[in-house]
Amino acid sequence: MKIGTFARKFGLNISTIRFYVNNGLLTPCKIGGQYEFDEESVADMQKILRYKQFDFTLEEIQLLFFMEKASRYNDDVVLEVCAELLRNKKKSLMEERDKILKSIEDIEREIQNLPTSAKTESPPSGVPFPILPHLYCPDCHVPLKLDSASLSGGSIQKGILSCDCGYQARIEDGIIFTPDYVEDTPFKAFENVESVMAMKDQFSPLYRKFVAKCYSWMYNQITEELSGTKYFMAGPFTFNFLLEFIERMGKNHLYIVFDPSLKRIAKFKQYLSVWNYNVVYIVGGVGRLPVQKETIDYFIDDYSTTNSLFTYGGFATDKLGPLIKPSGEVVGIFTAYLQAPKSLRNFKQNHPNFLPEKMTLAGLKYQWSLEKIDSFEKKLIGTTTPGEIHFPQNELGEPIEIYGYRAKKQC
Amino acid sequence: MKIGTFARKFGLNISTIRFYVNNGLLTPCKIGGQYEFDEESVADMQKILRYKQFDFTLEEIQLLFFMEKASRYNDDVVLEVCAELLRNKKKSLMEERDKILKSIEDIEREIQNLPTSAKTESPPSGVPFPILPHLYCPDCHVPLKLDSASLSGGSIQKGILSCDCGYQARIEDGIIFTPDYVEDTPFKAFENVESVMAMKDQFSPLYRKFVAKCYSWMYNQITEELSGTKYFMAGPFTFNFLLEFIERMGKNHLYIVFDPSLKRIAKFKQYLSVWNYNVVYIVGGVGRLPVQKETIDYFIDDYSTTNSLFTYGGFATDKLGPLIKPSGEVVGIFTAYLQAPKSLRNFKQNHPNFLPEKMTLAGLKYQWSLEKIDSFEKKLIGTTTPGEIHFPQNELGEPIEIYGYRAKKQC
DNA sequence: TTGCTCCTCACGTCACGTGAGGTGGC
DNA sequence: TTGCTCCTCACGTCACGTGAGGTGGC
Repeated sequence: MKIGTFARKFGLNISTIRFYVNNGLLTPCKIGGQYEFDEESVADMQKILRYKQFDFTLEEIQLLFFMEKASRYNDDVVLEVCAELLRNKKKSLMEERDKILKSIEDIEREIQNLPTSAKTESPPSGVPFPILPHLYCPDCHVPLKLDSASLSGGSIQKGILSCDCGYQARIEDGIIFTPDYVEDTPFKAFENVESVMAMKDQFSPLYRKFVAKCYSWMYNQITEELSGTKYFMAGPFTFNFLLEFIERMGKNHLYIVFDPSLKRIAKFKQYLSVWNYNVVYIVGGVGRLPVQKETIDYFIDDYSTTNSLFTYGGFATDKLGPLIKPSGEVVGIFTAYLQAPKSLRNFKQNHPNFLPEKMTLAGLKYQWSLEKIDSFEKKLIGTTTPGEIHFPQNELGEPIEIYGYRAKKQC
Repeated sequence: MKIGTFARKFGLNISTIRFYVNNGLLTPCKIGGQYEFDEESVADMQKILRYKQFDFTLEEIQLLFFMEKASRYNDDVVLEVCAELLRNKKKSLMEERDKILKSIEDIEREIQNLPTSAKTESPPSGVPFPILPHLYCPDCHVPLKLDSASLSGGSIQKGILSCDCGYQARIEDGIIFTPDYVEDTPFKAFENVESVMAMKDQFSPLYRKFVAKCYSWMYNQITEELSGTKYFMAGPFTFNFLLEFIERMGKNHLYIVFDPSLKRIAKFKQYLSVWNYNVVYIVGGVGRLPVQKETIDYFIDDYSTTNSLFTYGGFATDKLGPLIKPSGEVVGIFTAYLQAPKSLRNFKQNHPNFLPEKMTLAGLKYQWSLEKIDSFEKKLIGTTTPGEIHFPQNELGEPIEIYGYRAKKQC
């Protein structure tokens, strides 16, 4: 019978059969350039499957075959070697069994110990006091006044922030609501975009690996010279870096996070609420953030540039730059599509405002430099393989480079 | 702590730790170009080991870490995904357990069913009749006379073969003893050289694979045009090809095997004795085989050339050629040391008569052509990798080519 | 003619291990 | 100064799976 029939007979892939032939485990004859499998091959295949079931490697199976066929067990030396092989394999199977039995016990306990449902009632964390002197009118650049405030647990739960010009923001459930906030996220690239689960379905393992490596690089860039109390800012869209690393950065810093969407800010607050870090949650657009100029020590561009470019056709360096202190820094992640022009164009279908030509690291460097944020450094974290698709828009065969970058504001 | 200390703490290889770091499972910081592992890394490593025990892939562990660190289980979506992952893993662990339990049962039965010792008393197979008219004096080239013969089971067990010139050979236990036989093998490259086990200790897996592939190729060359009753000859030194393939070649052929050493011929007879093929066993040197000229249809050079070159500094094409019929063929295996000059020279230490310059396929082709055996074809079966050592004499870094070859005697 | 199967060869996968070639601290 | 540890980068392992590019029979 031919290779296809033979493979189907055993429910195996043709390439598996071919592999066994190439390694001398099966010895079909060749008729007209095609393999022909006979009853002997069937018997050999059955033996292979039995030995594989015993966890023999193909190399060991080949040795067994050789001894069996050449000596027909008619030699005490050969018999002893075979018996020894089988006894050893039995021993390791039994060890494997014991390990698995223990693992099953352990995993059962692990399942039992999982919380049955999230503790959604978060402790009442509010706007921490130290940010108060830095809450400024985005138009007049003067401090905002706070009225009708409720305080609990050492922070502000509720209140009205206002300026004489008429600008008004309110604090509710410890979140600052600016006038231009929205309920839901405008950028629906993923389902479940508010949960960290967005990563699971959409990002490929390789891409996740690169992101993890980049985060690690970013963390090292930041902590190189970290001392005292610093002001961190992150947003919009993604806060995974902070979620993963805030515990190691410590509680004495102040973290300001913002996003246009209430849903996402609320989810982020929920995640972080287990501990009480000094976090200022602002829901609103990047254009009119009520934050004083030259407040921020570190702006963390956790994929924000990339997402903003896709959604708005640009990144608000002109709005964010002024908020950064002299000597303050920007640290971020950037996906370069220089070698992936088709993928870039595909994004236009979902994001009509998107301008592919702006999607370059050089462009971002230039934008930051307009805000006197330069000494630009980049580090190539990795390049996705051409078969990789981490967004549905990505074109097959186009590799995408993942960069870490940092830049510093002039003194 | 540094990477070495960290690895030793968990009994792991440094490269494993580095692998986890590169894949974002561990996130040590970097101080002066060196990784620094803290308590968090220790905790992460413990989690990795626990998840690995549950048979999670590193990719799944990375996902679990990500979800755990980013959400702190404070999200029902995340919790459900984690629980699902654990439940699925438990299920596959239980399936694995069942498979192993069954395998242990099966392997126990397999061990029980192994013959406890080889059935050394072989059925009394003797010299088959059809060879009688072809047993000739090697000096005078006339038929030998048979006297004092004992016959049983349709073949000759015992007798005296003689020529008027004084040449004499005897048949005992179904083996033809020529005057120049020796008790033991002169070529002690391996321990256990009489058993097929010689392969086990000395040949590397890759080399065994190539030999198996070459045998398969040789078998296909032979069976391409096999019909009627043919005379096969093989020897000296190695008969593994016949041991493996004789069952498939069939019982209607006649097989003549020879070797200088009684030990090896007796062992070979023992292996084959389970069935009764028409095999003529001759113990004696290749120089004066009592076989009529132009008798052999196929001479199988199963490593005989290579071994003879090492042992005697040459191969007896001039003695074997005449025994082959017009249109008869030679099919064989040859290891080419063209790219391995140092290895070749090393063989001189054990084999002082060895002439490295003769060890070429071109040389063999030329030798056969002197006997009018040409239409030489060769097939490269494979090349050992430079790290491969299948003989202790082989030099590290030198690749050795394994060829199948065939040639045909002119009509 | 078309569709199907077949062929070889190269390369990817997974969780590391090994080895080359080189740097930096005690 | 020496020995030790550390670094990066490339390549090997095992049992296949996948895909390119091409041939051959029904």
